[in-house]
This record gives sequence, C-alpha cells and structure tokens, in this order.
Amino acid sequence: MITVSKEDYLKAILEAESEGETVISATLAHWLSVSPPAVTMALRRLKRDGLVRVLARGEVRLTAAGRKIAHKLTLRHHLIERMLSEVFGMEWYKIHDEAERLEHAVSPDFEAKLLAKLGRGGACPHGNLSEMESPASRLRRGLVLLSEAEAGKRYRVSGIYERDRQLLEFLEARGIRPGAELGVTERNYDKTLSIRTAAGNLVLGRLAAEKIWVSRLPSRPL
Amino acid sequence: MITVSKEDYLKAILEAESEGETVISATLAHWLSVSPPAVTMALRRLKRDGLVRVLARGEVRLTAAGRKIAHKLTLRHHLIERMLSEVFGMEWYKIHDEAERLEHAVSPDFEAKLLAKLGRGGACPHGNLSEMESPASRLRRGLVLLSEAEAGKRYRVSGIYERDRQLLEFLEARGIRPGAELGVTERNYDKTLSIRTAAGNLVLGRLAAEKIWVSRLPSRPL
DNA sequence: GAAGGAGGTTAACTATGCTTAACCACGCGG
DNA sequence: CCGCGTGGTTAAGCATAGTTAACCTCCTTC
Repeated sequence: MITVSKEDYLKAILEAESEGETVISATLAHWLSVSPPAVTMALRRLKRDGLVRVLARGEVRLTAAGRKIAHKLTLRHHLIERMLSEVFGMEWYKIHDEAERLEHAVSPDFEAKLLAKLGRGGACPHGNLSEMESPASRLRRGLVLLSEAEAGKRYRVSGIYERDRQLLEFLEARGIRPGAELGVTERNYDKTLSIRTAAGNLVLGRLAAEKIWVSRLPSRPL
Repeated sequence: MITVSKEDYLKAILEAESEGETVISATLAHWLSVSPPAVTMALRRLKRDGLVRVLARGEVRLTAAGRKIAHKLTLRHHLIERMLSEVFGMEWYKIHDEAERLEHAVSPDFEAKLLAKLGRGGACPHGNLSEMESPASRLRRGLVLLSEAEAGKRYRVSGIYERDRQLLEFLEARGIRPGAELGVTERNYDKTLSIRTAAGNLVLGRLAAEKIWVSRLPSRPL
C-alpha cells in the first residue's frame, strides 16, 4: 500500500536526483527533515515494495515502478500549482506548500480534468518549467544563478527555488518574485549582492541569491 | 495534533447527528466501516483532545472545538465538490469520493480562494444544499423520499445520498441523476417501484429509493 | 428466570513512521 | 597507526490506527 510518507520519499529521491546530487540516505534525511534511522526504515519498506533499489555504495535508485509514482506526483504537483495560480489567483509564494499536501489526494480522474483545463505545457507560478529541471538544463536555456550575476547588469527573475516558504516570503517582501526585473549594482566583498528592484535597493546574501535563477536583460540606458 | 482519521470521526459524528440518528459508538463503527474497538480507542483520543464528550448513556457529543472542526471540514467538502463540478466539469457521481480525500488537505487560504470564486450559496452536484441538511428540513422544503412517492405522479430528482459510490453509479447508469425527471408508474407489492425516466422504464428497490429525495412536478397530460 | 442479542471494552497483535542513544565502519589527516 | 568525522545501522520507545478474540453488561423476550 502506498502512503503519503512513501510518496514523499519517492518524490524527494527524484527531485534530489534531478538537482544533480548523489542520492544517499543522508541526502534524504536532510531533504525531508527526518532523522537518519527514519530513512533507513523507510528505505527498507520501499525496497520491500519494489519501489527503490540501494546500490553497493549506498546510492539510492528508483525502480521503474517507483519512478512512475514519483513522476505522477510531480505532474500532479505541477498541475495543482497551476490551478491554484491560474484558476484561483493564489499568491505565488503560498502555492507550493498547498500543492505539497493536495497532490497526494488527487485521483487519475481529477488529474485528467486538470490536464484538460490547464493544458500540458506552461510554467508553474515560481517560474520553473518543471520543478524537476536540472541546473544543467537551466544553463542551456541561458539562465544563470543570481549569485553568479555580474555587477552593472540587469536581469529578470526566471525561477525561484520553491521548497522554502520562508525564503519565498522574504523575497516577496523585497519585491523579488518571478518575472520581476532587477539590477545588480555591486558584488560585495562578503559575497552579498547589492540589488536594485522596482521596490528599492537591498543587499542580498549568498544563500538567497543561490536559489534564484535569472535571465540577462539588455542594459537600459539611464 | 489533528489527523485525517480524527477529522473523519468528527465529520461522521456531525453527519450522523444531522441524519437524526442517536450517535453512539456502534453508529460510528458502522458509518466509518471500522471495528468497535477502533472506535473505542479513537473516542478516547478525541476525548483527550477535548473534541468530543461521551454522555452517560454512551451518546457521543461534539464539543465546541470538535464541532468547529467538523463544520470547517463540511464547508471545505462542499466547496471542493462545487469546484470539481463547476470549474472542472467532473461527473457528479465521482465527486464525493474525490472531495472526501481533498478536503483534508485544504488550508484556510485555499478555502478563502474557493469561497471567493464560487460564492457561499449553491447546491452541491448531488443536489444537496448541504450534506448536513436534516430529513426534517428537507421535508419542510417540500421534498419527499422517492420511496414515499405516489404512483402515477411525476417528480424531479432533487438530492441523492452521496456517500455510496456504488449506488451513484447504479443510478447514473439508469438515468437517475440530480435534476432528472421521472414518473412513478406503480408501487409494487414487494416494496419496489416501477419508474419511467427519459432513458426508459425500470424497477427500483426500496434500498435505493430511500436514498433519493425528489420534488413533486405537476402531472403532465399525455 | 434463563437465554440471547446488542453494545462496549480489554487484551494481544500488527504496521507505519517517527524519535533518541548507542554503536559500527570506513576513509583521511597528522 | 591513531583519532575523528561522515554515514549508516540497531535498539528501544512512542503515537496513531487498525485488526481479531474474548469477555462483560444490560435489556428484552420467551
């Protein structure tokens, strides 16, 4: 029997994998904010159910069945996010948490209705084409991390790491949201960035800047 | 901490109460399809959390806190059902089961968005003004149970007991759905009813007929 | 008044899923 | 080679939530 907890593990494995991380037990403990023994036990159940394999080095791999479930959840998460945003106008920074709970309760029937209403393509409200897109793929699309952006240049916020609600509210309060324009006025010695947005100037730490993908805008003359 | 199971118990108590039943432990065991000992234990936890009281005779009562949660769930259930029907065009007989799972994952924020989009009034797709409406209130609205309907008269299906998916699909297959018109051609000796619908003639057992509220239509001349 | 049935509880057990404490194993630096 | 940190496991324990089996307590019916 599949449970919410198991679904969360499978999704976490797929997500961490897509981030380019080597998925070991410790990765999942950190990702899901549970203790190491909890992961040991969960992996045992997932192995028993044929959803996961653990390689010699401790590397965790999804089986075909496990991958199928994880993909299904990711699709439902994406669709629920778009529903909340496009149909109900929910604030972008609240959407991920809501979808995180709702996705587990969506049936194939409802999934089909969502797909029919919203269509297949489309980015989620955090600007991510799919939550699963790898950094490599983003770089190919010409995106850069804000933490790598150059001083004196202008950018548009493309996607924000959505799994940290605290971060999203922090950024929203400072006018940094998907689609927003900003200029990097200075790269500071202490790894912070001086930023100008429509809402004003601010200094952003590296931890936040590493979570924001931006695309270059043509420099605008004063 | 409130859980899905606890929410289900609280909702069942409110629903059974509204049906006019005296809510005792056995009622809940039957309503929720669990064993009697499971109910004993669940009630113990609910009492501990101050959500329920058990009177001398074994009668189960919601506290103010418990009632508040049950009402909240009922509202969310209703809103989710209307969303599935009005926004996504989901088939009426699939909706209850879907809402039953989704309602537990709805936040106050999402509830507010649903309310803003759908409005407060409005019947659910099973024709019930609210799932909680008592038989007495339905009678006051001029509705009768199909099992009490008179031979030779015409009726419109107003509301169907929605907690039995099997029943709903059974009725859908026979053209009996909310809003449908039907005529009672005969009340038979074996408590069955001979019915004429747009889809044809059929014989309906008492068990099904007791789950269907109808309103009288003026007799139409042939 | 004995028999029976309905309703409720206890007891024993299971599975999930989490915790902390303790311990083990491997690799790497001094 | 020793020590230590990283990573993983075992052990023990707890809460939730269910099961079946057994038993108790009424209340009713013959």
